[in-house]
Amino acid sequence: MDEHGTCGHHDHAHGDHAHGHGHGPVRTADLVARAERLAQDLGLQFTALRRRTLEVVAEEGRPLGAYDIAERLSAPGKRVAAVSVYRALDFLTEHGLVHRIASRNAFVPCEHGHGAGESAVFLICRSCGSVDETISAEIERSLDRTLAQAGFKPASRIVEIEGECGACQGRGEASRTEPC
Amino acid sequence: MDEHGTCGHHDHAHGDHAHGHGHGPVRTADLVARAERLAQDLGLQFTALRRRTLEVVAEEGRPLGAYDIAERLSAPGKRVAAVSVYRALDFLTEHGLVHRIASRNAFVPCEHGHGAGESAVFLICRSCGSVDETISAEIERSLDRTLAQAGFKPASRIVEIEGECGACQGRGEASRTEPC
DNA sequence: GTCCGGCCTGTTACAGTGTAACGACCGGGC
DNA sequence: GCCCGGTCGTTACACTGTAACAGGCCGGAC
Ligand SMILES: [Zn+2]
Ligand SMILES: [Zn+2]
Ligand SMILES: [Zn+2]
Ligand SMILES: [Zn+2]
Repeated sequence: MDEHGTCGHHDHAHGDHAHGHGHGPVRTADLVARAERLAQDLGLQFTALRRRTLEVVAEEGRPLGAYDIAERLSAPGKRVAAVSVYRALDFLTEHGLVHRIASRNAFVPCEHGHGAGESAVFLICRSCGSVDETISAEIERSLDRTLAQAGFKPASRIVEIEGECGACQGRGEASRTEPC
Repeated sequence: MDEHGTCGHHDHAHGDHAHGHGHGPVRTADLVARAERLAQDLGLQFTALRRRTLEVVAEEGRPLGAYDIAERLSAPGKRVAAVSVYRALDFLTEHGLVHRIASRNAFVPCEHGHGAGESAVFLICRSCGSVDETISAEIERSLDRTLAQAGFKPASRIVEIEGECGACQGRGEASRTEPC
């Protein structure tokens, strides 16, 4: 829980330090700002626990389990129970700040701020464990067509592709476990 | 496990009795035959446990959890442990006889016998719990394009849509819990 | 001020999901 | 006979998720 201490945490708001593992187009500060705006607009409470949970998920370069998050949030003498993390994650996922990766039982920060209707495609690398979130209007359209044809009224969509990311393909197949 | 007896089970092999709620084109006998052929061709063992597991999954009209399957396979004095079911399910999923529904931690019989490359789209009804498996070349294509563009080499795909099936839309929204 | 009600969090307990490890059994190949 | 691979039974355990209850906090009603 302190092995990420080398990069400085979150007190000074500089722009684009790549955070080492390089996955990080997710700017933690941006995500937090988005959450604060959202809470402001909708009259919701962006509490300290929710904020810290969002930060932990955003800092990590790979999907994190709820218990992992709880561990990172805990300090000697002040442990955070997983159930609290689940509640915070409920809030964050409901408002599109983090996404749940169903095939991994884990959570990633949202990289897009897509509208409610837009659903994401998650590219999960088996080698490095990184998850990339992309949006494709084309996939959306073909899905809609197929669903309409089947007379099915969609409420939520899950599209998760497992495979090998571009970086890992270049780099000796399934050699490394680190995301780049 | 006998409350579905009204539809006649699987002894006469006629083609398209729609099974009422329409989810049930999975003919258990067909699936078992397919498994036996597959085992024959590849030199695999389609054991009694694997067969019974496949049958249980195929008979049910909705996704079944591994522990549910274990329960159905158990008899007084002869209980089947969940871990055994998991191993059987590993075999069955590896060879495309059943599919895992990641968002439900549950398993459904394959309704198609699609080739290895083809991935399925699962339509999961929130009202009745039924799962319909469809294949769309169009979705496949748009996915392939998006993946190629991202430089991502896919290995397996998960597409699960939650919503309301056609039958349940006609029938008073989220009223019934039974698939027809 | 006090009371009340909503919301969030801490805590405990528990159910559900999945895997590791070991041993036994059974099938062929030698 | 022996060995070897695959399957299965059994135990134990880790991980994931939720229910239920209690306490704190805060803003509004009175
Ligand atoms: Zn997103
Ligand atoms: Zn990778
Ligand atoms: Zn299938
Ligand atoms: Zn339905």
